[in-house]
Amino acid sequence: MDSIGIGALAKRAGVSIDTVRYYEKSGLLAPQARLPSGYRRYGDLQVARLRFIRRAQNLGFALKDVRELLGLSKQRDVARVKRTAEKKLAQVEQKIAALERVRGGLAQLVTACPGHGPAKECPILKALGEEAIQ
Amino acid sequence: MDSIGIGALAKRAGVSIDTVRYYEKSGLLAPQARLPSGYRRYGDLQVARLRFIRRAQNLGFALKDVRELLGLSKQRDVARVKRTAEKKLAQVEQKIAALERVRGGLAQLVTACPGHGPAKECPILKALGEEAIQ
DNA sequence: CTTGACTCTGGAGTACGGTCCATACTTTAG
DNA sequence: CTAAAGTATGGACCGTACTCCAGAGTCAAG
Repeated sequence: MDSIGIGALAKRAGVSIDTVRYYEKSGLLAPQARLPSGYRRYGDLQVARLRFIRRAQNLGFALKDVRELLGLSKQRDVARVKRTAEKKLAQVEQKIAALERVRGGLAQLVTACPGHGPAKECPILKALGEEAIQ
Repeated sequence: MDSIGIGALAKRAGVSIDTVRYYEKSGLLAPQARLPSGYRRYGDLQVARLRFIRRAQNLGFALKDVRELLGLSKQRDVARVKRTAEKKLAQVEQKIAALERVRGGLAQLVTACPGHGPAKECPILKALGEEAIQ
């Protein structure tokens, strides 16, 4: 058999066993099969899927977003798949734009701050304390 | 008296009264004083501090980071304030870079997908079925 | 067969950042 | 003075994403 148990799966994806079970409960990752004893068995597809989940999460997708992304592969309607992907792309772009604004504010402050001297001259504290960022 | 109540404070900072009390409980914002009745009174300093908290939060600082920043500003430790901001900036930049990779992958898929035809020829489904999305 | 490692289930607990509620008291406008 | 608006407290509850636990059953090696 080329199937593995929950412990091995967890190890291969770098998550905890509890997390795997939590994902299953959340409808993200079902085992390939169960032994008569109830033990979960997983195959390569599940390993890939679990890694996909983790990567998406690391990129800032909430689990419900991940569920949606994964749902794409189940849809037969190609047009709808494309629309969903486009929506997700738009969301990603929005997220990038928001983070770029944040970066701009932070970068400005960091370059303006000498890193020493009296606090009243620190532009970071000034900006936060008064009204500058944006 | 140039002091205001919790409702006015909340309004001036654009948060809810509950949030103000939550921040107080979290050690972020104490009232200037209390009336004999127990009513909280706030001054300009508290308004500024509350706005500081909100702006820092908008820049991606968690409340515990904000607590740290406020502590640093009290200590007038400008060097550490700058380092904290730099660390946060680096985190933001990493996140942007990762999202840009995702955007690239998604954009490629969206433009390659005809939006019709058999599911097995949809590059989006292909990519998800395998493991292309970075 | 025994032992130790592994896994099962259901449920509780955690951390974050609030939000809402009941009940009671205070302040303010008219 | 009265009524409406504001505020107090303590505690429950929310969603997200886990994390831990008890008690019981299962599997794999020697």
